[in-house]
Amino acid sequence: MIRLYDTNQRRKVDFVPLEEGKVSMYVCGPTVYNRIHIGNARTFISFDMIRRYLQWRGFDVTFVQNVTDVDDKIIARALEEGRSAQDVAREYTEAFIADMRAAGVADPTIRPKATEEINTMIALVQTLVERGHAYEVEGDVYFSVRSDAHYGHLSGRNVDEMEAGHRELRADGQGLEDRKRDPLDFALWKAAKPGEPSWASPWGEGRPGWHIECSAMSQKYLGLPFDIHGGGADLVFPHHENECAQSECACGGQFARYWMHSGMLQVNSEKMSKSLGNFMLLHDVLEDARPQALRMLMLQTHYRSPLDFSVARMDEADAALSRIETALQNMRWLCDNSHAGAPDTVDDAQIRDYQKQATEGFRAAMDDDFNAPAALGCIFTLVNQMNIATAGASLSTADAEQVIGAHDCIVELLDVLGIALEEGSQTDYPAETVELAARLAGYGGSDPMEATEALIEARALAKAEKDWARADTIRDDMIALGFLIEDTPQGAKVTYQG
RNA sequence: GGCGACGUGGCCAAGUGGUAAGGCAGAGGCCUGCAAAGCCUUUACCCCCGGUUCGACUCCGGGCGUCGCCUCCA
Repeated sequence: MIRLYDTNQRRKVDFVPLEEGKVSMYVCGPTVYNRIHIGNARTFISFDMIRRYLQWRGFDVTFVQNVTDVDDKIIARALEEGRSAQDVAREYTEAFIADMRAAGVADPTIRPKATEEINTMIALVQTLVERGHAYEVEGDVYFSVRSDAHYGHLSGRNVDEMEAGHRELRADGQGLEDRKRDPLDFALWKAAKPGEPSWASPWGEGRPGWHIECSAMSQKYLGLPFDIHGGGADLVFPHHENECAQSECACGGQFARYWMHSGMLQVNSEKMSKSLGNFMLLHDVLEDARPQALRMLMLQTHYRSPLDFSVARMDEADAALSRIETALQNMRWLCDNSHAGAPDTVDDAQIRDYQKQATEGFRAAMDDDFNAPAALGCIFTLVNQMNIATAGASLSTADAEQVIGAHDCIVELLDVLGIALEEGSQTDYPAETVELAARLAGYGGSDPMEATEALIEARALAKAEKDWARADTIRDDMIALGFLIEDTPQGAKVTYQG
């Protein structure tokens, strides 16, 4: 049984999908007025991890994530840059998709764009007007917060106290739109201003409010109710509260069955956000760091906790990842060099047991509200156990089968978390190897694979003759080409990393 | 001011009413021609003060501190 923390109920609850074996989830996407920053990325990576885990547990997951491509900020940016809002939106929508893929986030099942769902939104607003939950004023349509008895439940707010807060604002002269009947009301539809993108509606030319977009798109593609609604914790209020109010008032039933929210990413213990100006773009971060390391960093902290980002921590995460990769390489090398006659040096039953413990621990951790840090702990424990079990071992064919099983187990579990490791290739040696072998080992052929063998042999010979200088020269030159060389009691272990 | 979250070893971070996973970094050791990798050892009065309990880091109350939301925000 999977348990998850439901924001609405404010506690961990058993997760029981509406339809057995299937999960429908919706995660609010970005407003595309800039490239996304790593704070945005954290949320998307968190829900990608959750989605992958649900799939691994056998659920058929329908994952919908919108793109908000019509919004005040997009219009503002377009004005600033003297181009159309559509142009700005198009550019950053493409950038968003590219950034997500670069970060190893799987494409959603459906990625609707707000501008392509206007009719659905208009219909939803109309329903709200008909049901007495919304009203029109001079081309604007507002949601009547007071008409929803449940308003405030999701975010734990009391409508009367909120009202008091707003009155203070008014006293400070910060201005409330007088057209609203109640200061708490929010826009469902905004009348067009000159030069802004707009669509025809029963209330005249205009564009949708932010909150109605998600209500419309989630309902259209998932139906109501659907299982999980996710997003960053900063969306709980007002965005999700409003979405929930609109959708439930319009349909008279339940909207999302579970609400999940990811913790904020911080820099120097402060929230990273576009408005604070302390953000780092995902695109830029991935210039200097590999996506797997970023993922490792993100998953080392529980998805609901705040996470302080720094370059130093990226490096630490990369080092942690390398520990796993090295172990996997070692296992592969041992297996590649296994042979039927080798003495039995590893305890097969024990390795099976390690693997079983890791898998079960991983599952238990992830079942408990997607505790990726604990799940990673299980993987590291298996890595350590395998390092010990295979230290100095030479494997028989039967041993190799067990070791490769553990190897594949680690790769699989990491993949569930969205950390895809590239297998180091033993065959795609660079062409320069031939040149190097000709120079250092007298190799006369043109096959990089043979050249590599020649180099390894030449170095082994040099070592046997205790010609350390020559051995080191060969080693260093090979390392310069991208080889990883490790001397073991069984001989030199060479892997190519590119 | 209102609501909420958090405070665990040098750094990061899980976790449990019965004395605490894992990662990174440091120190020492083993292995090694060197190097790399690995292994072993090593550092926790679990923010402070009360209370409940046979027993709390884990539950309750208070304090201090940090952070988030209350306005656009993943």
